[in-house]
Amino acid sequence: MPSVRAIAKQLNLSPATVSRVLNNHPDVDESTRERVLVRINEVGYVPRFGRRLTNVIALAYPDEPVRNEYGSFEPALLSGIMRGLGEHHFDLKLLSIRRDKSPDESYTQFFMRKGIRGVVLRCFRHDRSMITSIAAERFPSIVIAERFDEPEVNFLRADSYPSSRRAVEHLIGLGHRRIGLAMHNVPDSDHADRRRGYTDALAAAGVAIDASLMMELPSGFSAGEQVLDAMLGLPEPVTAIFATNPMTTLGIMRRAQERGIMVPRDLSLVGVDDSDVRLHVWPRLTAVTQDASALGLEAAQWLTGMIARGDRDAVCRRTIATTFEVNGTTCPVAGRVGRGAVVRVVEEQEVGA
Amino acid sequence: MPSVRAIAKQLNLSPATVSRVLNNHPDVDESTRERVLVRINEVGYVPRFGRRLTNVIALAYPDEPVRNEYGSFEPALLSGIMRGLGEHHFDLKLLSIRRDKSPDESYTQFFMRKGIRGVVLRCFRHDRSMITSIAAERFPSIVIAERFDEPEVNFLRADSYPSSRRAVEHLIGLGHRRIGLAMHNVPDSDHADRRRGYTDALAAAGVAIDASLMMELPSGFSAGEQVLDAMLGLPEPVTAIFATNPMTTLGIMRRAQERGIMVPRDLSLVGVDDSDVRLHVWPRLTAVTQDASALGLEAAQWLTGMIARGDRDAVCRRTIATTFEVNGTTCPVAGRVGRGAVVRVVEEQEVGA
DNA sequence: ACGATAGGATGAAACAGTTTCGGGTGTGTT
DNA sequence: AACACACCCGAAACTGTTTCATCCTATCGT
Repeated sequence: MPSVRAIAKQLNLSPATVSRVLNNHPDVDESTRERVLVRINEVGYVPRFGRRLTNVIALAYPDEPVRNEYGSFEPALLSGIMRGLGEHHFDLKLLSIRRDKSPDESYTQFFMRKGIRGVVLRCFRHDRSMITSIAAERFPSIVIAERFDEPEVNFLRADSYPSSRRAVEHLIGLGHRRIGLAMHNVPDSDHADRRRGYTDALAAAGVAIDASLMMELPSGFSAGEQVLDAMLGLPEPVTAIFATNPMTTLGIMRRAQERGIMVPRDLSLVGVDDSDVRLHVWPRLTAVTQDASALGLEAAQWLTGMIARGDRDAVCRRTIATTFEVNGTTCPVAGRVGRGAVVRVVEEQEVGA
Repeated sequence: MPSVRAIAKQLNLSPATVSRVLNNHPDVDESTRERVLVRINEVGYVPRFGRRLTNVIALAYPDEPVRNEYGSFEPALLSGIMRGLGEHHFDLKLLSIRRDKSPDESYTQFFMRKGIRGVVLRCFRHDRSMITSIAAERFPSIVIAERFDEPEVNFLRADSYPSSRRAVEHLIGLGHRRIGLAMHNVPDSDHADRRRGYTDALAAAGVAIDASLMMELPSGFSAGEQVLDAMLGLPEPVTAIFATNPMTTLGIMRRAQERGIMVPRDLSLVGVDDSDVRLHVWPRLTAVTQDASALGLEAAQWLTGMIARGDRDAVCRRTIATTFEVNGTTCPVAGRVGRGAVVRVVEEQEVGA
């Protein structure tokens, strides 16, 4: 219902001025701009194309889109989102917020200027202020893979705490006591959960937590290589590592092979996988897995559904489960047992735990 | 200049009817539809948003977008495209043609309905009819990673013939004579080039070409595993493999490790890499590399530039070079030389070749 | 201090595309 | 023959954007 002309009339302005505000044209008075923006939010204006509403949502990245360091998470997510658009016939735009948004416009302005009705946000903890601002403006949005305490923020994430805890319990059950933790140094809630899974499992088993076994590094491949060297270079080296980041996990495996360290005989390794990379290495990786594609699918379905229903007050604070999958990179400490046997031991230990 | 109203006037129709054609509404006569479409193409109509032109291009996939099987090619490509949009301030939409396009509308109609000015096509040889149709309609488009003989088709690709030939010459120089070829069974020109590089290198060295050493399989990880088993199961097994597909290459490596076949001691392997996965395995992969990100960047720059200049007759038939990079997965046949020495041998052989 | 000039803010109008409503026209059915 | 229905299309209404002109204010020069 609310159109540019209707809003203009309500505020005793011309449609031209309202349009100028929407497109962030420079020559409009600051107080007028403010009045228009407030009004636009009150009446829930949505961008139109001619006489029909635009059916476009965006996948927005705070900085550079589709970064490689996140491994296969991004393509899997994207693929899921595309599948989730079909039902309500939406299209998808890709946006980089910091690159394209003018600093003096609001997020709502920016998104409307791009003609989108809602946005899937691919953000981390350090983009917190951006997220809360967008949510406060009440622009339809959902955050992927991050949890927020603010009730206005919609999110969809995978809870990796239970699987992470099971992963470390699995290692403990195999006799490991010196277990390293390799973390991403970006403090998102996913990694915090994995850390908690690690510390809780150790505490529950009565294993002392040694801060020198917990390393935080930037995400990326070389971080994994550094982790391995550091943890095996300790006075009392680790016998197992839990790596909470896919690329780091691969770095550890590569470096281990390079140094002739046999996984799992000399070192047990539990990683994290966003798609099916864990099956593409040898030995196949024992890993906490999250289905990035499912996250994208659900996020897109929820967002487009909420927009199509016109339900501006819909809330999504959903957490989907991760799984813990035992493959070939873990075995009893100092053990030389074949792989089949190892898995069987694992099962028993888990039932007992 | 040409607007819906202008076109309507020229054809003695109302703007409503022209709009209906553009949006593929059912209730318009077939002959009228045809007349409008012809006219639209003649005058070079472009979609507008209000009074300004839309600045959106699309990355279009014939089928499902961002498929995982292509490994890191898609995310790298996407990242490059996003960087290439900046100069002319375009946005990017993602489209799946077969999913969203109605069979009874033309490609131009479909793209205009989506509000895009141009399209980057991610296609293979078997999408040939689609490509040539789009080009024949003269909708601004560029095909990524595929070559076409039709002069209307714009493409940007990496020429992997020279690097592939060098790769096989490299293997021959190391003394290999039984060299397997693992190909993707989708007949795109890239793979044809790699095949030609293989056969030409063998022919030039006087090595007989053995059809039983050339396998074609669907792309994907398990194909690599099958290739390895098949080629080592031959009465006279291969001593080296050239794999023309990234995922297949990884499958071969994984299976080799699983079977305890030491690469490169027992088997030399040359692969193909779209990004930097070759450096994330051990041994680091000797590979033909193409920079998917650079392809995306250039394609986006060319397409947006051509649209911004209004140059509908621009032609892009550009081929960028690939490189051949010697890493750790190749060594002299039945040799046990260290890696440094191997590389030196390679250099000599190549100069001599 | 006065006039001139520049620039900011805004509206009217023109223009862009889409949809709704209703009127022809033809065909089929009773 | 009369009614009903489907198809096709135009007028009008409505959407957002831009251009041009206007009004007002501030600043500058003399």
